[in-house]
Amino acid sequence: MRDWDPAPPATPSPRASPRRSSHSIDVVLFTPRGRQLAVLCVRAADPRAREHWQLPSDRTEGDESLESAARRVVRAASGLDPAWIEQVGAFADGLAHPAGAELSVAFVAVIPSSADERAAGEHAWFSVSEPPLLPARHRAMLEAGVGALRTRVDYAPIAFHLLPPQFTLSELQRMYELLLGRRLHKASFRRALAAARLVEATEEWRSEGRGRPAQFYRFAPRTRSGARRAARAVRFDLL
Amino acid sequence: MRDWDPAPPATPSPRASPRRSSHSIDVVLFTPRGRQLAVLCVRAADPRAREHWQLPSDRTEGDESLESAARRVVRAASGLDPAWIEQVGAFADGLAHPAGAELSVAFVAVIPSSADERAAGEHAWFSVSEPPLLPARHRAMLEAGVGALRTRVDYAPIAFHLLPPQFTLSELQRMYELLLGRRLHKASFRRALAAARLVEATEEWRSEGRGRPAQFYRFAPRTRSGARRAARAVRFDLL
DNA sequence: TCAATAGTGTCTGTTAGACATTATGGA
DNA sequence: TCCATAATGTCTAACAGACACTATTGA
Repeated sequence: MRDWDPAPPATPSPRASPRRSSHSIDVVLFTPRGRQLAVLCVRAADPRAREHWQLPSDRTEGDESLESAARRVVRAASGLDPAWIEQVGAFADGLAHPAGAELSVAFVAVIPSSADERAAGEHAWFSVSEPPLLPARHRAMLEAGVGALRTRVDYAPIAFHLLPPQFTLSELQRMYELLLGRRLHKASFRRALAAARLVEATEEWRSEGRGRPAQFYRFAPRTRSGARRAARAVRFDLL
Repeated sequence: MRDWDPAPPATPSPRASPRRSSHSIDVVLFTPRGRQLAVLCVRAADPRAREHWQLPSDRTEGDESLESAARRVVRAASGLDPAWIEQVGAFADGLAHPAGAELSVAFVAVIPSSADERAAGEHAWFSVSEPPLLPARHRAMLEAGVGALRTRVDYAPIAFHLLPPQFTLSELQRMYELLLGRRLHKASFRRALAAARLVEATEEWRSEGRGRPAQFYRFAPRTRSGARRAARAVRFDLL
């Protein structure tokens, strides 16, 4: 990954009305693009650095919560509410931040892919495998954001919220593969999905395409009443 | 869990020399005590609230990193370097903080149990299952800290760093059980441990005790050259 | 008929937990 | 002798991945 540290961090522009905090809220915003994850970047304001990019960012205003601010950043940058959002952590440690914030709180969020990607002008989506030149602190956040997303996929219905209300099992599997960055075994995927009782079949079938039609499913998690989930065995996943 | 919100947050006392940040560094510090985890709390300064407690906390100084500051907080509160430490996240969101910090960065850390627990006076260890009256933000941190510790036990040698250089397998298992807060199956624990090649037997045996003597082991992880770790299957652990 | 995709059945190796058994010391 | 703890062997159920096979559409 290439890197870029802005020479003198710009002083935050003074604003008028509501009290603005001294820390920034930065969002690693992902969307599915093809078979890969794409991350949203905004062009650096500095005209000397037209090939330098940043993550969307702002400050909290008034007594707004951290997550509210992060949702606002997502809406401002993409026009959409996040399908899922979660805090990654606080970043400081001498890694330069473009807006000069002493400390930044990073969030990771996802939105479904949309035709209106606002990719014109100052916003652009980059493949996570080939990110653009970013400030040091944003590089760290991107890496942590991918990791946080992938560890959360098993515990939050992120893939389901990225799909339309009806989807085929192949579409669901492709979404999981895209989020996790690796291929999954078809039979195992469907076995585990059936055991988890998370989806139910609809009466509709996909009409298009040239293979066998696929049945549509919808996300309909069964609240497993009483059935205690078995505790997992210890793993020794050091090194 | 009981709660306590300090009525008017005390204004941070002005200090002289190094630049102090506007955010606090708070540490959820655990130690093994008996078969349970204990968390270190300090007595609230306010004399009206002698039964109110807080988590150890400070501000970063100069250009000190977040983790350096957290390690300093651990040393100041316990006299020991943490055996393991990791950031939990940023907390704000209107939950009152005792030192009036707008934003707090929480860390979770562990130290081995020691005779000198500094438990006299203003410091005390509390069982995690029966924590004292804490400010709202510290209650949230304690809950998140326990969760973060338990999810990290499988991926970092936390248990090993809490034990002396030589330990029996039963001691190791009891440490894992204490950290995870649940019982483990003995045969499965040893099978998985042997497969992970993390420990090696010494020639020494425990002399005390009234049962069969146990062999001592030491932490000696074999760097698994080449042996690619199998990717885990997807879990559908929602709800 | 062929290519492409959907969906399923069977087999096998691995693993986790239950259970039982042996081993070895102290009271 | 009895008890407590250590250590290990065997069995079974669950599971994950490999593989092959059937099913159904459009070109």
